[in-house]
Amino acid sequence: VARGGRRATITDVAELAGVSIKTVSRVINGVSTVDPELVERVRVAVGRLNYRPNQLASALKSGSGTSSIGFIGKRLSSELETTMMLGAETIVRRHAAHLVTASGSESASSDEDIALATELIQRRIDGLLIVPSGGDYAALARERELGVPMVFLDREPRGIEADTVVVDNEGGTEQAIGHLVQNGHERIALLIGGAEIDVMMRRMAGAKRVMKRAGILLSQSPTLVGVSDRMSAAASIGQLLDSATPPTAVFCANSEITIGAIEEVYRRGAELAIAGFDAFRLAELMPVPLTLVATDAYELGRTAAELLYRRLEHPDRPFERIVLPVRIVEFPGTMASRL
Amino acid sequence: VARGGRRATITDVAELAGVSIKTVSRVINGVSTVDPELVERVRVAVGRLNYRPNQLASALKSGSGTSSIGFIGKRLSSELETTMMLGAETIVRRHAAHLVTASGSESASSDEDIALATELIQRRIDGLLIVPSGGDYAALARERELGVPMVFLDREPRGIEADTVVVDNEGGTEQAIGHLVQNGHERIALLIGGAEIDVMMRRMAGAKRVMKRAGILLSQSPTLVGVSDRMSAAASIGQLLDSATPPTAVFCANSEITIGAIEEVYRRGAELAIAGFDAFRLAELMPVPLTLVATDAYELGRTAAELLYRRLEHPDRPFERIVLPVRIVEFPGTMASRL
DNA sequence: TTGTAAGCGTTATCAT
DNA sequence: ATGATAACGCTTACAA
Repeated sequence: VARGGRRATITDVAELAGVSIKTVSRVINGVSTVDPELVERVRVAVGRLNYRPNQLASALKSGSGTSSIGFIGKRLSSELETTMMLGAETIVRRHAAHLVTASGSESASSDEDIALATELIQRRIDGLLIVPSGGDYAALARERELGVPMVFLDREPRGIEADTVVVDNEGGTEQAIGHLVQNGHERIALLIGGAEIDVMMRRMAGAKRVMKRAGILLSQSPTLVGVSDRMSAAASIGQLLDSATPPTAVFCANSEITIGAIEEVYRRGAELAIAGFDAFRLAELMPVPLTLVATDAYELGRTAAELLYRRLEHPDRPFERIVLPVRIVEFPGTMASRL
Repeated sequence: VARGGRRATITDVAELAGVSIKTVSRVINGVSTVDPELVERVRVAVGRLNYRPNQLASALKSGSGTSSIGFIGKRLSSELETTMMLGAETIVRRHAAHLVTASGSESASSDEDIALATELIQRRIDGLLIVPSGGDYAALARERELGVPMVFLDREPRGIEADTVVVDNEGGTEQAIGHLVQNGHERIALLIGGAEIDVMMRRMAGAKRVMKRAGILLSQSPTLVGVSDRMSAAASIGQLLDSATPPTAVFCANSEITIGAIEEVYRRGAELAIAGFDAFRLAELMPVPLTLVATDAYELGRTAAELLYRRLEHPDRPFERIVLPVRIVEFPGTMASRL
């Protein structure tokens, strides 16, 4: 069929079909002005040789783009980020393109992201979706000028004005805290993640704003920043509960923290209302009551990809910043309902 | 910097640096036999033009491969599959390559997978990782002969002998069921997913084998095949519990089914021991006791990618079928421990 | 050590 | 409607 395990080229097909390579090219690309008989001969040759057009050569010559979008993410925030990726992929596939992934390490910095972006740019991806880290992204502005559109997801990048899709961090937090306040809580602890992450700071700001407005004494409501994971969250909850005037409620700035809190509260059988940012799978089956800010990560990914394609078509439109709404969900907890 | 928003080419760099394109090429590829001064001139030119070598052209000319691996998956089995993908990505990145994703629809068939494979082959990916569906994959044998190595993950492909990495479906199931038997259960219902999925059949076979061996009457132990999701699993559990001689234990062939079972058992406060294939996040906080067969999806992805690279280096080795071990994990359930 | 010319597999131009 | 030829941006002989 194909000689020497080598892949057939357009020339091989042309020879076998007894036509010129241009005619083969026309058939492949569905140009209608080709004699039906020649079309058939080419079709047969393609089948016999198992010919697969080389998209590298095609993209190189035509400059038509590679039909691929790069996705740069972290890795840690798995559930959320992979969902975003899936959402983006839907749109990308709708445009007959593929997603090329490039996850950095868990502790990714903007430098690492920029290095990944450079790799992807060398592959001539048509655009970039980036979940930014804490650092500076100014370096990417130049790449964008040179024709690589990009959209940032979930977090706001520093050092660059760009298309961005985020969720309503402040609003969601305010609603969640408001809920606690309405239920009469006056000592509300705040468990916040790393200060370098902009959404953490936003959530903290939103929380404090509402608490002040509600006349809650911030001195009575400890704020712990830099809670990194489930275990440290659980430990923090333990400390809070052991303090002289323990809080009656806690707001957890992400789902890892929330889960850590659930563990500790469940373990102790403590009385502590838990509210948290981000819902997660199986939250409805957790033992303790929960008030969660649910974001739609899939929609976030979709929206970002759509925005990217819009940008691809209109390179000169003003930048957009899309804020997706969130909603509050409540779960009674499996233990409460059995009392 | 770059004229007309066009990306600079190697020629632009050569001109600006006052050298030949070959010298630029040498500098870019780190060939050491270049005059340090010229190296510096090239470096400066690269920086000023923001030059990024076109990997398409480079791969086309050198035939060195594209440093990309295609990943073809479903979409539904999100938690597991994305974890496999993450595992594969680790290895792929270690080889300085990227993962190109191509998820089919939830109800993907082998035809759809083959179409996706063709797309990726046209991009000249260096190899393929495939989570196969139920259909026939014979068509891919030809592509493999033409130089596209491939490894199948998690499930066994039909119609093609190939490198495969799976988990110990039979063994895991036997252990889980054995556990139920040891606890005195004699009426054990089996909730199995779609019959077209080979792992489901394997798990069912493993279960029945152990039950027979233990002298359990299969007539007293209903088997439900084709349980598609959480809701239908819950409904099935309901029916079983409402029957004249309800089972005292159930084995769920995947985590979706297990979760459906948990919901229904919890809702009714029923006495029904649950065992299931696949562990899942937060299983330890579920209300009811659980015996789960834990597989390491991340390791599955890693192993498959490693096998793919091994294949890339030794195209003529005999095919391998790697079976990853599983382990049983038990959770008491949050409600039980409070009684 | 450096540069010239050819060619990878396509598509685009322009005759025919 | 079809085909010879150049060109995309790079690497690889082969010279110089």
